Amino acid sequence: MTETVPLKLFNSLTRQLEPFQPVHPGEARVYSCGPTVYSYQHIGNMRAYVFADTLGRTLKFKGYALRHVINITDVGHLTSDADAGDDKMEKAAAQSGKTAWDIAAFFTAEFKRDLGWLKVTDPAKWTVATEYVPAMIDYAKSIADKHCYELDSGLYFDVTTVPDYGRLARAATDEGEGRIEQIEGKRHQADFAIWRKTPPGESRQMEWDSPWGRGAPGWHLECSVMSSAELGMPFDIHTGGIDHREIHHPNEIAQNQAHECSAHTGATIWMHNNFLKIRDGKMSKSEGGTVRMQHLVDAGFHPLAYRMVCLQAHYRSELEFSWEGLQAAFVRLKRLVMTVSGLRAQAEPADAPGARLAPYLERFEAALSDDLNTAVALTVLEEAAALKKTDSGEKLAALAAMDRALGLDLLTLRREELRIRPKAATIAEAEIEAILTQRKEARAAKDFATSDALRDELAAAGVEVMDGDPLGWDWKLGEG
RNA sequence: GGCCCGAUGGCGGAGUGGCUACGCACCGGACUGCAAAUCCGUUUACGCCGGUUCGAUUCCGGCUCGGGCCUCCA
Repeated sequence: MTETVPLKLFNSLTRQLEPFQPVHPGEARVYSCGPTVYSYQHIGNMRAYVFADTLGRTLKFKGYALRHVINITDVGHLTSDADAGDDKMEKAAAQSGKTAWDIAAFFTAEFKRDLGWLKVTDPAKWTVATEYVPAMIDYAKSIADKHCYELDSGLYFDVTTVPDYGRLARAATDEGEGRIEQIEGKRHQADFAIWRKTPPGESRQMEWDSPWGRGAPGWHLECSVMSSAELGMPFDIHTGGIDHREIHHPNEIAQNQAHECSAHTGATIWMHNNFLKIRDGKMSKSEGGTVRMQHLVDAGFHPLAYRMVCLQAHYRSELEFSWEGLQAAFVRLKRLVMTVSGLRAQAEPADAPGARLAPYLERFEAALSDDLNTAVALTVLEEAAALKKTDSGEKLAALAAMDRALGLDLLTLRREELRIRPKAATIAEAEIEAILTQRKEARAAKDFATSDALRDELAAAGVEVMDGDPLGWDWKLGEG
């Protein structure tokens, strides 16, 4: 083993790059804030999980044993009949007599399907919030006396009882006008709910008895409880969207400090991915401004093209989504898959990459070790793939090692799997093949007028004929 | 109103105090009956105004524009 560069990660706590130093030697324990499953996740949400997965894969690439936990927030604020939201699925579910539990199960399944499409590795543990409510109540009991106070609406956390509140957010904890309506009796504006009592006369579909009355846990509580239960305190890395840096995570930190009676924030490194911006007009029309993985697939794009979109950018940069950009990433993925397929036709992956590829692996690792610079890592992978006069087996071994970190599935993905039937397609595959057979005959007879007419016919049906491609034809891509 | 962040070629997006990634598109070439696909090659940039410096896209200040958070949004 050669000496390798240490992994450096950007810690939101210090706003600096820091070397990764695990709490438990050789092991990396990571907690990722998961979705609230009351609606579909859009592609922006999915960026967070591609990021968390890339982090996990990088840790494994660096030789750490990974223990990753992602939570599913299946308890929230859904009251019995109000607050149905404007999500069609939710309405439909409500109309068909489904419960909040059914809705949560439905959207959890949808979410996990999208993760599978994106080759996001299953975490060691999915923590489901409702399964931890008793633990949350115990947790709340343990901090109630010293850190909390009770109001009519619930149990609140006093943020002045822990050191350095809001350090992560770099924001003033108090002062300011604030547009938010104050909750009657709160001691400080930043104080937050640990337990929310069900208002008198109302009932929730999801509610539990507690020392502070019947109700539901505060959102921030669950992540502290589940992370400490599954990973122990302190653990290594906590990930989430950048929006969580301001409120959710500072509150989580406050709870951790209260519970552990320590100034430690609970996780050594807090990492936040930036947002995906969607401003394309056409796109915004669908589903009230959100685009989901399903929409990409419906338009004929392979889900991994979206992973490619994410990987091309740094996780801390805002990323602009457009169909044109998705198309570009898809073409890039396709060419890479074809290159690898060519290599696989020639050789089996070697046991080791060999000396010729070593510098590329080094550069690849250096890029990832530099706060997950996947954009550069990707170009190194492509350079290695394009190397001339190199043993195919060794090259495959190198590409396999790199792809284990990037997760593009390059060694198993086949060209034909990238041909996704668009939802709007009107012609059947068998019909296409039949026309192509006719065209082949016409070409053999040098009847190019007929052959071109058949090609035009297919083009009109959204099918592109490609004589030089092993597949022979592909769908023309549309926009969502 | 408060706090935070960003501005790179046609699009997306890395990165750096001087040697200007990468992908897609474009253009040229190979291949093809012609295309397409594929392969090879090439062109185009660092928001505006000052400052520091031998030299700034990169550092500092101001401006303009854009974005985020302050409500259980990744």
